[in-house]
Amino acid sequence: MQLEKVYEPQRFEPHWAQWWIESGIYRADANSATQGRAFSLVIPPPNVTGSLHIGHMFEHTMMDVAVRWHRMKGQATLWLPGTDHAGIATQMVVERFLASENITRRQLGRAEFERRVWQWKEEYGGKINNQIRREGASVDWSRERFTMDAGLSRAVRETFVRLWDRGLIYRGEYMVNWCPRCQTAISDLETTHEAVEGQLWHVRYRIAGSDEYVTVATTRPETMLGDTAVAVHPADPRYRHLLGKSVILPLMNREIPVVTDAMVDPKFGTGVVKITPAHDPNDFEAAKRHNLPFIKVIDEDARMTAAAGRYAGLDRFQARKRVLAALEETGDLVETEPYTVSVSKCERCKTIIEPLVSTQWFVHMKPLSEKAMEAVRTGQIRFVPNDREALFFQWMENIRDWCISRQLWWGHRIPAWHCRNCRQITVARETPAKCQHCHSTELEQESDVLDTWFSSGLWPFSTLGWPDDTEDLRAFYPTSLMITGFDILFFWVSRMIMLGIEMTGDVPFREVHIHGLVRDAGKQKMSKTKGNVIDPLVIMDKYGTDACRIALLISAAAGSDIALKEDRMDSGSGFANKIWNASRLLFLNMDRSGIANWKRGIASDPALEDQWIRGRLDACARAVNEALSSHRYHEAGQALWDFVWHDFCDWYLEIKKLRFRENSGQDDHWTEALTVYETMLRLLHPFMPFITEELWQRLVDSAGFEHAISISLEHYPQPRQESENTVTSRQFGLLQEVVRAARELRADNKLDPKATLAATLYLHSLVFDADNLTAIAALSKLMLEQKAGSAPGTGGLIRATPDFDLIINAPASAQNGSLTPETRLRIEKDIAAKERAIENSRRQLSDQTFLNNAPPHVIDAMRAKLADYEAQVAKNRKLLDG
RNA sequence: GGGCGGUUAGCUCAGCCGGUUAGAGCGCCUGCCUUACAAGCAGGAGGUCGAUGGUUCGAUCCCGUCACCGCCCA
Repeated sequence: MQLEKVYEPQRFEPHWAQWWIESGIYRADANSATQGRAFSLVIPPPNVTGSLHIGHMFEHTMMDVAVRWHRMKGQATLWLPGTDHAGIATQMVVERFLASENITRRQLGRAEFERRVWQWKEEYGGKINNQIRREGASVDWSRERFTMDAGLSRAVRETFVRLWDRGLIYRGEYMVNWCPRCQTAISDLETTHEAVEGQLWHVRYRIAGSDEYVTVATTRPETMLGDTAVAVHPADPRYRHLLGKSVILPLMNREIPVVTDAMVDPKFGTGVVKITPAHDPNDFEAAKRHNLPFIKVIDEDARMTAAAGRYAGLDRFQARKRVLAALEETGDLVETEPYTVSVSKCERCKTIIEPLVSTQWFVHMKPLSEKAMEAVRTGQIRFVPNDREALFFQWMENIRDWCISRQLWWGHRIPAWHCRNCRQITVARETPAKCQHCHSTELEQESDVLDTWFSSGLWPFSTLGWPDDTEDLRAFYPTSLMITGFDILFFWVSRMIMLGIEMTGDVPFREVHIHGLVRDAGKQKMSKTKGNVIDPLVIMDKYGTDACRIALLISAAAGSDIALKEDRMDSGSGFANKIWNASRLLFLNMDRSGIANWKRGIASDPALEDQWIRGRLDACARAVNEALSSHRYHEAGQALWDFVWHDFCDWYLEIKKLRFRENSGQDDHWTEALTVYETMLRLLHPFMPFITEELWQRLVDSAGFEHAISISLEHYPQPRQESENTVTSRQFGLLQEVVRAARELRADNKLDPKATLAATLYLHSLVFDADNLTAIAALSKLMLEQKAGSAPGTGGLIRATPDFDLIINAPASAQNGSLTPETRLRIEKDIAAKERAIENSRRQLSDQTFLNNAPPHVIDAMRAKLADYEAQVAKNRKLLDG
């Protein structure tokens, strides 16, 4: 059973990725999901047009660790994959694709365009799924879903109808964020605000029937063409004389009234503001309060309308220039001052939003948000880390109605039909034959589609067959966990909670783990335009998937962002290589010793190192299980790293190597070593599934016991109940101390690293048996003699501790019993450090308040430490003086 | 403007309920190609835990104030 000398993940990762799928071992079994014992989660559906980025990989790795862990603990486990139809993004991608053939979607017509999108999805939409397979994600592909699937589309209609019937959906003319480029309304969340250096223009409006003027300030002069009033604050004494008057709108020569409204901030500009009801959200509200007319001067393409008079047809920014020039000419532009303007942009295409009044569909959010907040408040849903709840509440408390209609062709068409006869609306699950109001058959379906988040908001239950009462839904809903980024907390998590509760009467998931973002080394967001992306596919090729997984996991504590440098992957593959080579050592020696049909178990007479490593393994299993139960993947990974590298490899295998050489035929060493090793592989498996599957499969080939077909179906190691054997750990600790002392002496005094030196170990209480003395000698390259009591002399190459004295007999120490300068230096430093601690402990232990208040174990520990240090310092002083 | 988070080794970050001489990875220095691993091994240097005040027997940790940085919302 030979292992290749070098860890080359490319040799086996693709094989297992494929086998895991073909063998169908990750298909969830709803029948075995007894109440409360199932573990389920749904993948945050990636955009079907998308490709895998490093953030996905980070997220999927955490999910996979959770899923594999629960599966190995014996729970019926479902991880459901799928993709999102991403309305705007997909439509844009396909339109661009068509543009290369000089075709527009309007030329094709709606039905044909939809057919082309589906065609495109079939051809290219599977890309990200293939990439997810690469990650080793143990999802159940038999349950893969797409938000535009028939089943999910039915869930969308059902939801729409129920919300409509409950009065939670309304349609009306409102001001929305209009993206002139995407040609659709978008929700508040889909806009970003940016502070831009702009200007504030002061324009004077003449008061009708007078030669007086008032001055208004605006950042968007082109909208003045659509002004239908100016407003002042009702309590503003400066403008009391204007009440009931009107002003003449420059350029348009339109007489418009002066109104008073509390929304006016007297401190902004001159305290007089222009009201443009059709192009500003605040003015829109004000206009409704004052019954002002709406004049639309900018259209859906962001061009000036006929109502803009001679500016009609101009782009909004050209119009601005022309309006300013004209105002300057008439002398009505009185001042231009620099001003920081907040502009809204379309999140997707960065085009500046044009607020427009149009007929749209909305969801009343208040009633939904109340229930959602209640679920979080009462702990039905827990946030990890907990402080993300504050963000959730902040948004939920200030929630605004959700504009759900989009003027797109790709998406779920709103299940509402307009009657050509009575103009009323019929909302229905199935295409209705007649208007429910006048029974006319002249019906036409609403042309708008729903916001993509409307369907992804149903994802945790629509994917399980809702609205039908399916077996999957009963077995796996509510899902156990949602892992996602804080950037879609509002877009998605909140809406799933609201819609989940409203539709199913239960929360969509019990826990939400909100993770951080993967950023570049300088903490900048990764983006293609900045060119600072780390492509997961490239690094998986280069370092192996396991290496990247473990590197990502140990890069960040729960919830915090990762500043990722590629050298992290190096350390990940270093770790994988370490595991590989430790295995190689074992496998080589198994061959040499002719080990076959080995069994898991405990030796009748275990060696010291065996008892010690079992204690360490136990502690590791405890740490990992505890960390995983509260989503601390970073800590779990760290605990494994430390155990594998610093306990198993650095100490255990170093000693076992010796045993294998000396007792090649003895089975006890093998039983222990292979049992610990096999347990370690299982412990590691959720984190590094490929290498552990590969090594485990090779290992169990020679095993003489029943095992599952995959390590991922074996049991996850749990800590034993009994506590650690303190005698063993003391004895092993002493062994480690002696070895370290010897290495320090050798390094300090620059002794020949190759030479085996004679040395004497004086032990004060504990003694080592022959086997362990041999181990110490081998690890420190000494020819070692063990004696009881203290060292007779005080000079030479000596290390003195309360438990033992070690003297190396080397040429350097032959200088009439005096210490070497290097040894002296180390002893002096040690004394200085310990004396600081001694002083501190003495002060506290002589303080009665401390003795009264501190818990007993703290006092005991401090007393023990003090005694220990005092003994050590006393011995060291004697050495220096001697 | 409102809210949240951060400041710990050269860099990136851990640090539990307040309790040993504050840790890790990477980087750095010294030595070693030791029959699993040079992607390695052994040894080492490096910290007034952002500033200040308070609570406490005891503060990196809890509280107040300030400074700087980042994010979200308006």
